[in-house]
Amino acid sequence: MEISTHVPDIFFQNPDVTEVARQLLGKLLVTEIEGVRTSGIIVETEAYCGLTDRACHAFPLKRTRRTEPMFLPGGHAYVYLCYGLHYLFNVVTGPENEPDAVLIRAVEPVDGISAMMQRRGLDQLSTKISKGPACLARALGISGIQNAKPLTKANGVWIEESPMDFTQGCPKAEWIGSTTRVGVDYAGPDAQKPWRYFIKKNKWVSALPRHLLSDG
DNA sequence: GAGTAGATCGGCT
DNA sequence: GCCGATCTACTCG
Repeated sequence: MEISTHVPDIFFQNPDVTEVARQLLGKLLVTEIEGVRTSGIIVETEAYCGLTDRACHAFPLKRTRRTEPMFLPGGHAYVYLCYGLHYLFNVVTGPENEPDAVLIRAVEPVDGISAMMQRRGLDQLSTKISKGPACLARALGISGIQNAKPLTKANGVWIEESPMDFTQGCPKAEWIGSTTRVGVDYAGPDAQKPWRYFIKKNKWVSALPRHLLSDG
């Protein structure tokens, strides 16, 4: 069953990172760690482009030990430690040597919810389980181990086609909202790029500006 | 409910 | 040395 739904590398190697960020909405992010499958529907993403975008760690085509995974071909993982304690999970996109990535910011839990709650220290299910990039990484058991690895079942992290009823494999354009990214003020004018995408009216989406909450 | 401080460490200047 | 693509606990109301 997983075989036919596994998203192919060609999808991730699209040179337009914002398109991949939109098309990832609705797809399933899956991990299998120590035999336990956990997964969630991607409901919020952010695009980062290493060529044109100051908010990207790899701008401008900056190769360091940390950014090196982003130069891999699309379909690899880029996981890094933030504030010394949070792991953030990104999907590398674009062809090799084009350092683009999509940060996964929130998922709607699907499989292995009890394991995810345990990892998050929750005794009852709430959106806290996977709202926010550090939260979902912890819930899914993602850490530095998966950094720079291809997104395959063998590596314990991969992405499956949408389990939702989307005709194009991703939500219709009118279901997708966009706004500015979180925590990128240092990027000057690029901080204004509306490169955060989310599924409207989905309660698992993290910190939205107030004016977008009530609107459909 | 809203605002603020503290945690904690690798990467970079 | 400084600061970050963050989260939580704690305060005050």
